[in-house]
Amino acid sequence: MTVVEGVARYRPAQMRVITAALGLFAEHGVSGTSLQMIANTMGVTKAAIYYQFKTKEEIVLAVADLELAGLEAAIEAAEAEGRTTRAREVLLERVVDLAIERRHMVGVLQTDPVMMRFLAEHEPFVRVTDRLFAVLLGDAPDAAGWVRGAMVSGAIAGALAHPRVAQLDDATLRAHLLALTRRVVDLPHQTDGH
Amino acid sequence: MTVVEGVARYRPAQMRVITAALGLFAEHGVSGTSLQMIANTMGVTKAAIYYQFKTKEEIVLAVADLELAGLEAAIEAAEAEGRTTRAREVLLERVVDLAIERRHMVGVLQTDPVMMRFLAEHEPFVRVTDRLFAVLLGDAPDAAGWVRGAMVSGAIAGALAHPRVAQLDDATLRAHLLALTRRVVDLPHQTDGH
DNA sequence: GTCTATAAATGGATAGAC
DNA sequence: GTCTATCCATTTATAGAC
Repeated sequence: MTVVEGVARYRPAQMRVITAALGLFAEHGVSGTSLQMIANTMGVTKAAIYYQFKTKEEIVLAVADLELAGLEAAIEAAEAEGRTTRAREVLLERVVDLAIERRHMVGVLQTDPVMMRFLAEHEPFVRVTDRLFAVLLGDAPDAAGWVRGAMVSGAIAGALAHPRVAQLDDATLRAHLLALTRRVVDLPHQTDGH
Repeated sequence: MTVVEGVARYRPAQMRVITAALGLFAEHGVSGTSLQMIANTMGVTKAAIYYQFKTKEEIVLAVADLELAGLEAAIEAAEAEGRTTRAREVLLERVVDLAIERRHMVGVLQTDPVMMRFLAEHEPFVRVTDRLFAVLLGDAPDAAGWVRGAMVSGAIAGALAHPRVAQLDDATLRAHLLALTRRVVDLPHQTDGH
């Protein structure tokens, strides 16, 4: 299930555009990426891209949609545990795993000004964030809660964006990331189940 | 003392460009900000800006330079305390204060892809980050140290970028930000001196 | 220091052939 | 689904008047 209602799946040709766009967005930002750059990366012309997406905005939407789909799955897995400490542990682990899986791409969602606008202005995206925070912090987060949540997501993105951290292997990074985010959200230290 | 060697100070007319650019960079990103937009904000023409800076890149450089000047001052204040726990407390407090002072602008440095490149590629900027991390984590940070440092800076930037956190007043935000970053860098809880 | 005017390139987007 | 060709707006940047 995707975030945007009515849009069930993307065609293969569209997926190729989305993949190319995601990589370029991560490197140059949304505004810094032209359709020409995407076309060159794919080895096609601009017009071929316009056959898949009517506007550049639609490409940005699709990229955000696909990126958040992973987050949604993590939230649903956590919600299946109810509103327990275990649910928060599951969520944190899956979010960290997701971030590591992506690594160099994670920044796109939370570091690009254009993406930030998208996530803030389109209701479906806001709902995902709210659900995530609800599991992590309880149903009606107070000021401290919002700061906590925002810091956790920022911390993960910030860590992965740092060049020195980029050199660490997945397992090491995962362990440190989990240990430190647990501190912020008040989860007890523990050796994880992997 | 500024970050870039040989560049001592900016002329008043240059400062007006830098101020206008900073605001627009924060809102639209560097790539999303054109010289025309800067000129409109200032109420002048593009040519007037080119009289102050030869290229757009020079404007980006100046903005980064000025933003990091504040960080440098914080680092120097902390270094005056030696490599003590007290030094790390001073640094964390001043960095948080600096972030809150800026609030909506903080993102520019750490969230914009173009800015990130600048900070990573220009040696003077890298040196500032390294000095900051050295005070916060010790002279030769290990893997865990780098993750810690990157998470702290990401957490601060992430928190300030979040719309729900943006509504909090300075004092509340400062308290939460300090309390949670202290957890990450292993500083004891304490009521601060303000 | 700021203006008008303009050059040269690139951006998003469309029409129509294959 | 992809191509060539084209339109129009906007971009960075410069020249030269005031």
